[in-house]
Amino acid sequence: MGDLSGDRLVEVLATLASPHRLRVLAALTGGRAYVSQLARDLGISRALLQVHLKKLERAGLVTAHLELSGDGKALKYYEVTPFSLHLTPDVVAAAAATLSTAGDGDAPPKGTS
Amino acid sequence: MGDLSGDRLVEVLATLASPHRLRVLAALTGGRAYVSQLARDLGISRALLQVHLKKLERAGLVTAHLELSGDGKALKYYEVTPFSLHLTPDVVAAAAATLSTAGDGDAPPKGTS
DNA sequence: GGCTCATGCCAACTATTATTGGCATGAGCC
DNA sequence: GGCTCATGCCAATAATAGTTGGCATGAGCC
Repeated sequence: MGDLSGDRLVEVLATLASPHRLRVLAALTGGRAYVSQLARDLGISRALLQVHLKKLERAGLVTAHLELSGDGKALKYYEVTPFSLHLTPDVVAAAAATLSTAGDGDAPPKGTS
Repeated sequence: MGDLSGDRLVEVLATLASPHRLRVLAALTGGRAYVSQLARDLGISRALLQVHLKKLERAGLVTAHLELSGDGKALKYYEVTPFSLHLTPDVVAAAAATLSTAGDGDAPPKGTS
């Protein structure tokens, strides 16, 4: 995960740039947990937590999997995906070169499609 | 710049999480430039560029200084501030622990005020 | 003086994101 | 059956961030 495409970098950074998500990540770093549990733990609503978890998941920073508790309840456990991102001006410059976002008139040919 | 406070981390990440700013940073990594020049270079309006430059500057990712051109014009040159940020779950967790953002009921005592 | 180029800034609008509350479902437990 | 607990999702409303256009200033150049 040394360097990713500009678009992906933006996604990951945008995902990490949030106090709530940072806390969620921190909580999960201390051990996995299921949604309701985590919500109580962090003192936020489940609806809110779920949105943030989804964003974290989409960015690939956490993963989820269902698990049945002893009494048959379906619990959705989340855990952190190990990652290592080294940001430096050069890395950023390299990533920027692969940005696909419109805005400056040059839309790089996308090899993946 | 190994690890910064949660608040600062969020600020830096939020600042980097933008295609425009990534491009600005990339452009500056290739060499310093003054505002109007850079705007033409990137194909965006000065007003827009200035907003982004300000944000980058506030986050400490770039620095600016006035300089007089040969014909007396005051040009504001910007250049990238070298930085190195290594992001990992642990770093994030540590940063999250220092977050001051309200939201979960605990507002850490702020020494500065 | 009138033209160009550079900076700075604001007011207004649009687009995105964040957050809340409520509602529906499925499954044990009393 | 009625209660609790867990998930999932949506519609509506804040709250922010992004963008545009225009206007004002100061300084060379013709």
